[in-house]
Amino acid sequence: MRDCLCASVDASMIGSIVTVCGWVAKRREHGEHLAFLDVRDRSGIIQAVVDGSVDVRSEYVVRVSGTVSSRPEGTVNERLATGEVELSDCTVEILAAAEPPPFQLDDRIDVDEQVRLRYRYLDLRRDAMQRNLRLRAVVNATLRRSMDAQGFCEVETPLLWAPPPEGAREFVVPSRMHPGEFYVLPQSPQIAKQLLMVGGFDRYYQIARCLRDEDLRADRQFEFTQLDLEASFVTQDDVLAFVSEAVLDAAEAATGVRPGVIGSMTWAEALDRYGTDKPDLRFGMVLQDLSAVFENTEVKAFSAPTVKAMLVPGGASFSRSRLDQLTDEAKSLGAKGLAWFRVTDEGLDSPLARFLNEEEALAIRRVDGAEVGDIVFCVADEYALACKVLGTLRVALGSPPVGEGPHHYVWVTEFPMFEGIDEDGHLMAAHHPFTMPHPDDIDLIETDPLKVRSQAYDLVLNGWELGSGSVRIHRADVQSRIFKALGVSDDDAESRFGFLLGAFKYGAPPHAGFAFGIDRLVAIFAGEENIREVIAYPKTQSGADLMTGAPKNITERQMRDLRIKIAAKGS
RNA sequence: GGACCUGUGGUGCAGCUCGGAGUGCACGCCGCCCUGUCAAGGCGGAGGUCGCGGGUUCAAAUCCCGUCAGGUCCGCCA
Repeated sequence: MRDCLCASVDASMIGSIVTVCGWVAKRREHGEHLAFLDVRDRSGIIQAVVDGSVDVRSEYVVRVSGTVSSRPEGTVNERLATGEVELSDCTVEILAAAEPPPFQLDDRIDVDEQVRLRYRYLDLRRDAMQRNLRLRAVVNATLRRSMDAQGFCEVETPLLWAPPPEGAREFVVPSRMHPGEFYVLPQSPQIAKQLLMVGGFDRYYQIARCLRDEDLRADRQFEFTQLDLEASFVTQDDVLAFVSEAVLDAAEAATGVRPGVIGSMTWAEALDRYGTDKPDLRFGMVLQDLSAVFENTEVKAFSAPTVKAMLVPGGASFSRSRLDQLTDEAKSLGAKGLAWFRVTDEGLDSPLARFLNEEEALAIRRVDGAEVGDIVFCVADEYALACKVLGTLRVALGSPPVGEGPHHYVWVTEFPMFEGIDEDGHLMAAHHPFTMPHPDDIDLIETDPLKVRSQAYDLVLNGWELGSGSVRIHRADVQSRIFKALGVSDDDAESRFGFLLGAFKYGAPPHAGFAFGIDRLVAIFAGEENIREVIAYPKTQSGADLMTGAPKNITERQMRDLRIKIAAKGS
């Protein structure tokens, strides 16, 4: 039907007659003797010249044949990739007429997302969406190639899975053949892939759709896609190497530049220096610890176990209302307040300045190489809270837009095994209950569980958590000690994880794995703040699909078949 | 469940503080003119439940209350 893509027409083809197909991007008519058509396909735009008028409008689908010609002198368009040539003396066949689109498909204005999503099929014609989805395809293909090259075997796992006894919120699918019983759509192939290890697939991967019925965010959709992998007879370092290789391959394919080796830091270090477990390393403003200076302070506001400080370059120009606003934000995060010190020619400018003794003032004056014009923020509180509050402010004040700056990957390792206590007074697993404790800490499980580090790790890129993984427990004795710490009885364990534990009785190899979000990775490659921009048909924040109208009612007949009734509201 | 922002011809905006005729701008659309444009140009034209409902007022796009939709975030979520 066509000879080539629009943007592939070039000077080497001058003189030949070619046919292209595409949409009319623009028509410029000059009376009844001359008209220009910009014909657009997935590759780009070529100008077609028609001797006479043509009865086509924007977005008509056309098949255009013409002679490739160099443009007359003075009419070359520098801004167009094909701007030196054109198709002349064209005949135009209309393949499909089109009504004017509800919004303009050029990128001159940002159209409201509601409108874009309602007409997503038109939005997808836009250059930006074409680029994003094609970038995603390149990333997918590269990841597959990389995993294959590393000896991994792609295995697909079910979408219809068994409901876990007390799982997090899952999408539920009613069974017609077993009325009253349900499947769930898996949050991840976690159990399935561990069973593949028992099954002897010692290097598994999959580009897997995961489903979570939780509230949506800029970086979260109900459905998202992960590169999921698991391997047997490997250490944590092996897994980090597999994933690093795949991610660096993808980065190279997407950006043209292969990033350097991905560094790592421990979870404790991330919290101490960046106040978060997903540090954005594109900028400084590293948290400083002034606890020692204020250990015996007279200043009431600083009488706390920990005093953390952070320097904001140029921050002395913050207005009082801006500082009040930041103080409110700190308080909403649980801090008692936010101390600030403007560094000026005359010394520290702050409501608290006159309470500081000489040593304390000097310490603040010298935080992180402070210079005149900077500001120092301090939070005095429990250690974890002080870190978290300043870490949040650090991102709010310093973080560049997602698409800016270098891509800074970092592994965060040695996550704590347990975090906090649930309503029943039991410890909660930080990652999941099959995570292997750090070998040096195994004997702390019973004596000091909150100090136990795990062999769980995250991959972080520019402050976004890309994914996480762990070395799994494959030994029954370690597993039962963890269950005990979590308050999971033998019976509980049997009913909740029975078939997994059962499988492990038949020879479970030591194994470890990882999964990371492809949507987030591609969004960052594409410089997009929102993963909707790299998903063909995303949902809105309220979980609606504006194009199809989902979710919707089903018919009475379907309800009857499934033996489902809708309870009255409030019942 | 909560906080904040947004909603005005097909699209993007201004108008809203301080109430006074659906007022304005750009793009698109329709018609006519135009033989080298490329954000084509010129002339003319059509197109509105100011998200929806209620209230205040002589009078509401504008003020108040509620509600719906979209967004960002908290809670939730690895």
